[in-house]
Amino acid sequence: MNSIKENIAKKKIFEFCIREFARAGYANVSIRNISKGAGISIGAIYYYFSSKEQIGQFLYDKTTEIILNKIRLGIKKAPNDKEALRSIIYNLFDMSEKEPELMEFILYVKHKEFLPDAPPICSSKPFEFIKNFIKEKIESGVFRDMNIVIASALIMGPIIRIIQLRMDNILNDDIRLYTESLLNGIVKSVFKERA
Amino acid sequence: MNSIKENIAKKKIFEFCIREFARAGYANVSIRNISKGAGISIGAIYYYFSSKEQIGQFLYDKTTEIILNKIRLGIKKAPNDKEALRSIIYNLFDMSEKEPELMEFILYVKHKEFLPDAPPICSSKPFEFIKNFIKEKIESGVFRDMNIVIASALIMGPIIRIIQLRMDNILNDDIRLYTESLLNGIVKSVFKERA
DNA sequence: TAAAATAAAACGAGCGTTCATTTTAAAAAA
DNA sequence: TTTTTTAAAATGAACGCTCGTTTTATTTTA
Repeated sequence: MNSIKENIAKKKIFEFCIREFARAGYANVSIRNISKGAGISIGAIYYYFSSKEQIGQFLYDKTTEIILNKIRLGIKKAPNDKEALRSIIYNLFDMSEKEPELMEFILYVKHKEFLPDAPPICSSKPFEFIKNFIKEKIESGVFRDMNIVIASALIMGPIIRIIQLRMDNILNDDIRLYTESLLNGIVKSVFKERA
Repeated sequence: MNSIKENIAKKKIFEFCIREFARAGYANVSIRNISKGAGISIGAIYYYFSSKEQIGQFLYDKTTEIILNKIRLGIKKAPNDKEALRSIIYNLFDMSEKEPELMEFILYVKHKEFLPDAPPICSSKPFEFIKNFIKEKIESGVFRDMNIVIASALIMGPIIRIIQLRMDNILNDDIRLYTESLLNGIVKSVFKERA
């Protein structure tokens, strides 16, 4: 239903806001900043969005959808459990390298600031999807029998940590190179030990 | 050198700001909010602090110092390596339960917002201290030979993840109860395997 | 020509900070 | 002891500015 112009305008706003919200925080990016940075007039912004909050909502919906799709596809294609785990790690690292603003937006921005009723990010669709994957692996005996929250923390904790270190410029290498060794550590911590 | 009154005022401001900065974010807490919430007049606030930023600096210094001291003491007292690791986990969980605002302030608040030159939180004193502990354990052969960043992520990632899940009210139990099972998982991922 | 899109100006509220002033409490002078 | 003086502490109205949003007017598009 959206016109071409509308899509272009929204895309410009998306790209600018993802970057700036991640960098400076939602509260420190004004409508005037957005107007200037995205090259869309204030009037046009309010023509497409009813409020600043709604821009945040729009960004949140788009980013979680993009991430969910990538994770889902990776797991679906994986030939076995270890490869599924590898695909989760690799895809998250890959997105962090290719679209760092997007990952930063998801992991760093306080969504509660503009989405009072949004679930915490760890309960957003992509993270819930991964949680279900983990739950299934525990129930089917692939992972050791443990509290699902513990398993989830042992798997997602290190992945997110690496991404954050990368975003804080503590790590200067391409983190996709760490996939294998991180996978090794995680496998040891959650997979059933070999007989 | 500080007078008693000054210490009382600063303590009130500390307690209110830790809570509110963690809850609403630095930018969304105004000096008027602080004045009202802490029961200190605007003038008095500026009598003790030269700017709002300086309040942030004050909170940052205090909180990192408190955490560092607790972590350092825990490791010092531990009789062996596994117990040292347990003390790190337990102390962080313990602080999360006893002083959640403090942990939330350290883990959630975007310090760059008011401390443009502060290192990212993972490079703050307490985290650097833990990193050195890990480095030493790799060099002395207690942990498997691996990149220190990977080891650090495998250890701190799950701990921080659990704390965040607790703060987001995903976990309703006292997370100190998870110390043992999380320690088990982490030990498997970083300690040298038994011969 | 009607509808969609843009631009700029205007609005009131709230921001961080300043400052002239008052209150408080202790030291000095009587 | 009582009075005067002094400096620290505390006050809140006011300043200049930016905020999110609305209104108004004009241009572009279909």
